[in-house]
Amino acid sequence: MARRSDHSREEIQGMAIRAAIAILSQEGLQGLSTRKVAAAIGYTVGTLYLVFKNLDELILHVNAAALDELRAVMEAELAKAKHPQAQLQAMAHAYLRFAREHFARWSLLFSHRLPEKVELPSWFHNKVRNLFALVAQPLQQINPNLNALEYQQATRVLWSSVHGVCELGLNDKLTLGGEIQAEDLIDALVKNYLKGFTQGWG
Amino acid sequence: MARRSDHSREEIQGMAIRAAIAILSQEGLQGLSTRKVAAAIGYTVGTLYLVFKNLDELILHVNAAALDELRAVMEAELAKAKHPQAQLQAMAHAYLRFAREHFARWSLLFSHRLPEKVELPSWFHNKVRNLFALVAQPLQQINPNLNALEYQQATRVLWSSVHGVCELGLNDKLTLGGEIQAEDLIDALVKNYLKGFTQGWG
DNA sequence: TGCTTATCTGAACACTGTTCATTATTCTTG
DNA sequence: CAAGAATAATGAACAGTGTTCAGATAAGCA
Repeated sequence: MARRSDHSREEIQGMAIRAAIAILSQEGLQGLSTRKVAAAIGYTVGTLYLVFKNLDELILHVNAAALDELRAVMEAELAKAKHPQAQLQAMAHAYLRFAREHFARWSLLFSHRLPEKVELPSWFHNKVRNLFALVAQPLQQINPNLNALEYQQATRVLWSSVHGVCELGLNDKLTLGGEIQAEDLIDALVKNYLKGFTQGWG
Repeated sequence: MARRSDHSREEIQGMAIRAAIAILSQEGLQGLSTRKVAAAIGYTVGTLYLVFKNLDELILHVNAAALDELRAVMEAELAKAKHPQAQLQAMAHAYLRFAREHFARWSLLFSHRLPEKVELPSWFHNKVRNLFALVAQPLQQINPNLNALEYQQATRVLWSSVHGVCELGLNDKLTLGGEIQAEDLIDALVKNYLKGFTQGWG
């Protein structure tokens, strides 16, 4: 039995989150369970419930970590590319790459739903907003004559589209022949979107 | 105990599928279980496994039914509207409406993944292909100078985008303020997509 | 009628998330 | 230093899950 105060509440939380991520990476969505996470960090289930309200809350933090990584990856692409069009292309491909490489974690980000009438905490929404902000930046450069609401709309449309292609593509729901790959669709999507966007919006 | 041959294998399958749909509609994704489906049709779990290989196979048929309904709804919109642009708008909105009204069933269509190395049957892929075919039709009218591969690509990009907006919008992952609604995003998406598409593709 | 065959059952197994009375350990106070 | 209070961790228990399969039951046939 792990000794009392060997780890603080926060340390155990961090350990559990990292263990859950490892399990997801190795065994996929179905492999994740409270007992496995507990065993992986050398505690029992009971302790997990001392530190998280329930599994949903643990998953929320696992998802938060994914959002943070996603943001780091996309921020790097934003910094690397020079023209706004290239930046958006690079970020979209980075998104697809992340979804591919961390498929279970990326899936969990969207397949996980809180029970009805339990709202996502605002700090989580903020992380999502920060991601969208990265996309809004180049859009603003390309077409500087819109108002805040229009940028918000344009950003969400573009990124939902990118997300949709990743989702259906990686989940084998596109009935793609061998000829077309998700990467090509992302490329075509961003190109076509910007063709329309450049000429105005709304 | 239900008498032998009261229902044929096919009848029991149909009953189970309808029962599962009813449970999904009333109790959501989490409410679905083999025992509940069995009880709802007056049989026990064992019988369900005589008629379906496992729960995955039952869900596959539930999803097939959803695809059929989706197709009927979109086909109706295609017939109603006159211009290809209006047809695509109407179908996109019908898709969002279906997702809203049958949220659990629509979610299951995408959240359900077969175990690794188990492929979706070809009859299922055909149903998906038929859906995409409905979208390809107006695209072909708008821009008749593309080859088959380009239509396939354009169709999948457009509908994945529509799907992505529905997915993120209905799952509360867009951090939308009260001002913007998913319907507005769908509208803007299709409009902007077609603006680019009209001028060529690829 | 008795026998075979197809149908259906439901207990059992190994798992899941979650709770909470017990126990083990540390800290504080006399 | 010893005794008591407070905290930390456990793990058995509960109700649920998907899945299997020996055995019970009913129908068809000789």
